[in-house]
Amino acid sequence: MSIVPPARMPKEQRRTQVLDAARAVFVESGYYAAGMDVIAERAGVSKPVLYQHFPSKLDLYLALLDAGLEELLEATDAAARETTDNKLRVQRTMRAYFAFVDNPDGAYRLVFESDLMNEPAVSVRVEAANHEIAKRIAKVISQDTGLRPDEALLLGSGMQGMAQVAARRWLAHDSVLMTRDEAADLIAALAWRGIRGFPLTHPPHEITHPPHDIAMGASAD
Amino acid sequence: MSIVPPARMPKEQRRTQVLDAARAVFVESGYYAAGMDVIAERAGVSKPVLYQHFPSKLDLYLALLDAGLEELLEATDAAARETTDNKLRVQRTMRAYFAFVDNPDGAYRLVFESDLMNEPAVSVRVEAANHEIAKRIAKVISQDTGLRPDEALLLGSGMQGMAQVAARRWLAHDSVLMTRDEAADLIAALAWRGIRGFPLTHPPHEITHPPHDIAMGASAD
DNA sequence: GCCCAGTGGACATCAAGATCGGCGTGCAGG
DNA sequence: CCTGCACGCCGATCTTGATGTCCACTGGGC
Repeated sequence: MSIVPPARMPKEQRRTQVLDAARAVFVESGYYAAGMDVIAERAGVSKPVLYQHFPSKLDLYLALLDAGLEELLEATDAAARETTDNKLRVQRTMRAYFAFVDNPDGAYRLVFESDLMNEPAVSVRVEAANHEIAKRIAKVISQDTGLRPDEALLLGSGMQGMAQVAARRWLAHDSVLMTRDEAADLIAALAWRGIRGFPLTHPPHEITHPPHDIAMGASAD
Repeated sequence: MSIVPPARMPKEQRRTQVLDAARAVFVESGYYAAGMDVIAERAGVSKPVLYQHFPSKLDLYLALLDAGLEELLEATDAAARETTDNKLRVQRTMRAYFAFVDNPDGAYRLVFESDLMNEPAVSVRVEAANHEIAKRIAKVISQDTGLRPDEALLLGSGMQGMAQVAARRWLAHDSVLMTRDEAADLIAALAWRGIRGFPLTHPPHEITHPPHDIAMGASAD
């Protein structure tokens, strides 16, 4: 009577409960330092039930990672679809990054700070997502500058890195100094100013490169 | 005579040999997947000697990490001291990042892709270094724009992130399409254009913030 | 010729992921 | 209403793999 009876629960609900607990622990400790014991305890279940829902620790982690990546991709995609004004697109994308990092569940840590990047299953997912976003930014850059696709992609990758790092810094250090949107807009302004002024000055010294008929290497999905 | 007699070796040389082997293994596999057995074998010594030079795996890793961070800090510092022209400073700093990543020993992986960020000893070192570099960039930004220190620091952090990610992308994907300096200069141009145009457009909407007499939070060293 | 220092192969220790026998619960049938 | 059954959960356990240490050997110096 005192000990609450194990709380029989519909399978889906139990699963999300496990996922939430696992995310909390992974976010807090990283993959390796997280113990299945701890996850089980936090979820309020016993270890065997974890393995009833997920065949291994890695599978559990991947489920969370996929959810996080999906969330980020969806958010940035929405930001780009909201408008056709490239300046606004950049701004909205930056805001999406900051919002993603600001999500209290901390899922961004699985995406941006995973300690499991050596596991191919993880690195391919993350890199594919980053590449996808870089491609979208590169498209904007291509539209607004005369740069070649590979150059645009490199810049897009850089901007995506800037967004990641700046957002995390803001969350960790500056969230008391400026609002999320202020910070995001600041970065977006930097980014946009960088892109806008490009065609005029873009050969800093000489750029000597034959057209090079390469196919960009990765045509992922 | 056949088996090379254990090769008595001066302590320093033996130590660097161990460090080189350890770096190779850590770079290849990350911290967790790396085994002390493997490191010993690669170094051509036996496990006890590892522990004669480094009391634990973590200490060994930290020694390598410190060396890598030192190298990066030194390179970027040199880049900034080379000139007083801020535009050149940005360019040289970017080149330093790309050169650092391009170093064939792969030490950048310990700095930018460590799977041990959850270990405080690691994270404080890396974050301190990143902060130091961001501060330097922020100083340049402050000189060239009217931004507040915290804003400049956020931008500096973003640029530093951009440098990291772009450099790694170049190494992994684009190093056959453009030279290191071309890629670095491209990123530097983006960065500089972003900074240059700033004071004119920097309030994208309204920026409402009381002066706030905060002390920037981290006055590291 | 003997002693000593440093090396290497083998071993203990331990933590963490992944699994087996009891148990309590709810239900169906008599 | 009572009783037997089936089901899903929990405590305790096993295994594995990696870190960090011990004993025998070899080879040189006095």
